[in-house]
Amino acid sequence: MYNNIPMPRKPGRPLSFDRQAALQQAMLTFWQHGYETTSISDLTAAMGVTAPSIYAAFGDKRRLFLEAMRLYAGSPDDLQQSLDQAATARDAVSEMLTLAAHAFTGETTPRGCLLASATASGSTDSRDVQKAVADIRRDIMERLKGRIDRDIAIGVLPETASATNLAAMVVAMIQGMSVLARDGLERQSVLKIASCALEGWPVSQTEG
Amino acid sequence: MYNNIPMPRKPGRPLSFDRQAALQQAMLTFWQHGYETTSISDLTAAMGVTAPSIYAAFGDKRRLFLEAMRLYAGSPDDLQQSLDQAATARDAVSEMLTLAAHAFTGETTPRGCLLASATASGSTDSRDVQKAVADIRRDIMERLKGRIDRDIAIGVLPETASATNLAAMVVAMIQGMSVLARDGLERQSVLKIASCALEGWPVSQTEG
DNA sequence: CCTATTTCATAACGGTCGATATGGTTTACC
DNA sequence: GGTAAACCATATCGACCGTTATGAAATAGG
Repeated sequence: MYNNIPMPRKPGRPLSFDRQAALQQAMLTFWQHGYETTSISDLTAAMGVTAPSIYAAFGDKRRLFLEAMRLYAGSPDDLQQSLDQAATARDAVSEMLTLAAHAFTGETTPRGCLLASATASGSTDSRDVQKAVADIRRDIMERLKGRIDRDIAIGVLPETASATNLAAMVVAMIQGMSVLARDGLERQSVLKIASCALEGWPVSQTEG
Repeated sequence: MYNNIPMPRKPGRPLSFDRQAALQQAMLTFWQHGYETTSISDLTAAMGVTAPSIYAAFGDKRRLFLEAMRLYAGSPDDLQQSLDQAATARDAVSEMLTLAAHAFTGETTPRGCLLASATASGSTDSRDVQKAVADIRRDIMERLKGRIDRDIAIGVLPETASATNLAAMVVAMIQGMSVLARDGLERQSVLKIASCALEGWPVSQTEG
């Protein structure tokens, strides 16, 4: 996902700011205020970089957001690995929900989920950005579905279980937790929502 | 909630547009594009009313949104009545989830939930609007909690059940369904999410 | 008809939006 | 040192933002 190979120093004046650190600040700003409701002026203030430098380094606001979103979402491979390493799909989901509850109520980060907040609303001409965010959710949902399907296949989950529905439910739950976290719900309450949601997780009859 | 007493016609030029119909259109526009990401220009186009008339009739953008939001959310009394008339809290929740799933995937209305979309993101100076939306959610959550508590009190739900957690879970679920509905998930899938979420609903031991 | 009152359409306000042109400054390479 | 390349800060672009001043048009009461 990342390209850490140090480029042979190009000619010309070197970059006067840490590109990755600036991107991190941009990510936090979008996380806080959303895509369209974050202005370039907001970004220059948060990143400590003037507007022309932002445009030179990241292209435009849209591409800066997409890059910040990818930084926020993390590598899809990492998610896949986490799903694969979990003992059961239920464990994987439990970990996801717990992680989300913590991330959405962090003391040093904005409340809620960047994916849930940033493009929940938006004008017509930001549809491609909304679609990019939706694509992240779809990817998460499909990998989750795959993990659940595996458990169904080996009998850990009953055949009556629907991987598609369960995966969609989990993603919806996470995005819903983001809303309440933004409303100010404390971490413990959000965690309880997560465990509440897991109560309905299907159990194989051989175990129940 | 509404004041249908016909006012004795005031002097001066009469209003040339249907205030309620214009408000309805404003509501749909905010529903589609969100609060800050809907411009006055968007509203004049949708409502068929010029800007000065909007300001004369509704105050400003903020107050127009709040009024549109109240129109969207409906009367709190109606919700309370619906909760009271349901045979059980589970029935009430099931109805709420089903209603939401339908509302979020309507053919003639924007996708998702106005409350979930309109202020999910926003700049700092729209915090009072965000709070107004959060207050609606909190009101729904508390009435829901009250209904669940009643079922716990009369033994329909086990004493181990937490009305607070269940109510929060339901609201989170609804807001999460909004996100996936916005992403384009079809109605049937959103309905399945709703029924999935109900699977975990607690059952009194005397029944189970 | 006349006046008071309210709404109407047009045009414009200052401010901010996303994005850039300009020209000086710092580096690498020869 | 000279040249080319990249980045910097300043100033500014046209477009749109939410909002309102202005004056004509429409109605009610006298």
